[in-house]
Amino acid sequence: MIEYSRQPHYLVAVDCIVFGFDGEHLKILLVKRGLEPEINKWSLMGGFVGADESPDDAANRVLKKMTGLEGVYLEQLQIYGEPSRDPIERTLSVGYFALIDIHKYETQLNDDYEAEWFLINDRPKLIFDHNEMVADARKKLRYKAALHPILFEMLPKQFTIPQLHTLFEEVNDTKIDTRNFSRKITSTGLLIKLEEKDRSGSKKGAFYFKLDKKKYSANSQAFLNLMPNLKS
Amino acid sequence: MIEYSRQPHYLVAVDCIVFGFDGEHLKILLVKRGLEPEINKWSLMGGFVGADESPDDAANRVLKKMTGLEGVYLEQLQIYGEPSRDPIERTLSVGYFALIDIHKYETQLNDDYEAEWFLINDRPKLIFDHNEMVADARKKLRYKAALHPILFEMLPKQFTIPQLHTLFEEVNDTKIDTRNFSRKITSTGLLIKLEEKDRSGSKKGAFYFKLDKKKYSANSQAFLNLMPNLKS
DNA sequence: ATTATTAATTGTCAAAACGACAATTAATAA
DNA sequence: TTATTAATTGTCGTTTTGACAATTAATAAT
Repeated sequence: MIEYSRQPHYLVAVDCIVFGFDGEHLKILLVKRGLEPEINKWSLMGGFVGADESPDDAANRVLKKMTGLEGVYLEQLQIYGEPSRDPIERTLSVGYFALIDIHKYETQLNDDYEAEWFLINDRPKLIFDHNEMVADARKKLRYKAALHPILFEMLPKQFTIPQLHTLFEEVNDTKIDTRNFSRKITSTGLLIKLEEKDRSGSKKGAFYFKLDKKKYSANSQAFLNLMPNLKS
Repeated sequence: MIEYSRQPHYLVAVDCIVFGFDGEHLKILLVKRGLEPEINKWSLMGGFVGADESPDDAANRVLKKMTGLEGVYLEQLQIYGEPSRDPIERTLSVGYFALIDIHKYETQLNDDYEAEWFLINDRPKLIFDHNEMVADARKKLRYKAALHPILFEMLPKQFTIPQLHTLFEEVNDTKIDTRNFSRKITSTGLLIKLEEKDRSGSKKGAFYFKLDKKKYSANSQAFLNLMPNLKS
């Protein structure tokens, strides 16, 4: 029987940075940790990778359990593996960032897991290296969103240009000219204008758009240059 | 004493996809595996993550041992963690891709570890999921190189525009117009033209350039649009 | 009924970047 | 002196960009 002699074994976990958008601000979903150490402190939602699942499987399982959502946009961030990152026992964690439509989130789960949405810029300190993970995830979200149309994942099926505009401004933490933004985003050919208007935000109302799913899947890997000043 | 009760533990390894450029073609460095199973089959260079090191540390250690090089450009690719990816025992592997100047590589190490450079397009089948890793690494290299000036890591300190041009064509597996390429690459402001010429490749000779290290470190995180047709 | 108000939408223009394309130059070989 | 080879430089029409403000559609106020 072949075996790998005397190599150390470690725990492997996943931690998810869950981003959402409430129409005004970028938010992340945090939970109160349910086990020692650091019990009852705020942390990312995570869990150990089980014997019969991949890290991707584990991340999806954790998300399903804590948000009620399946088929969420999920992307591997990186592995966090400093020997001392977990004080109890060496644990490597695979970081994931997830984009979800905050309105699909099942609020009753808030109570089950003591989960809560926080403004990205006004969140509590987190345990271990989770603060670093959030910073990394935010950076990667920005990077990716500048080139690929992924922010739609945080919006309802129908959305308006002003909503999209605000979301881009939030993610990039900067002001974007409405006229130039509108021109760029429509020139991608990814949007389909609908008849209906959203009248909740203003007197005039803003037209709803939806994604052209065909073009979306075809373009999701293409470069799009969705942000100004990328070349500075 | 707090502990995480009865969670499964796994082996954690690193595997490095090492890219090099010989002046004409993109190559990867492979080794003959030294342990069972699949002993003597070609594989990526890798090793287990030791108790006192992070995966990044482990990757650097492996690279140092097998190439003689330190301070190599190294970037985390992703984690490979399918439960069945290693037939002997569950092992998660962190993939890294490395860019090295093939001329700095210490050839005597070829014999020590039965390592060998292969043309990227003419390489042997590898063990486990290493073929998938190479494909992923190549994709990421292409992606990254289109936006960031990282390919310089594979060239000597002094290099010529035609060399750079060939390298870009190899990485992207496409022909690039010399005039447009030259314009773009010089307009980045990252290159400093030297007095000397490389006369090995032609009668006329090609001027050597070197990197402006200040601008390089300032720009290494910026977007640069180094490839044509990014927006198709 | 008219006007004021508010936010969404659309438009202009000059500068820069782009891609397609070919001529010129510097060196050696014939 | 000419031929050859590869490096280098240049043109032009089109598209994209960023900076900027006017118009439109609806409701609220007078």
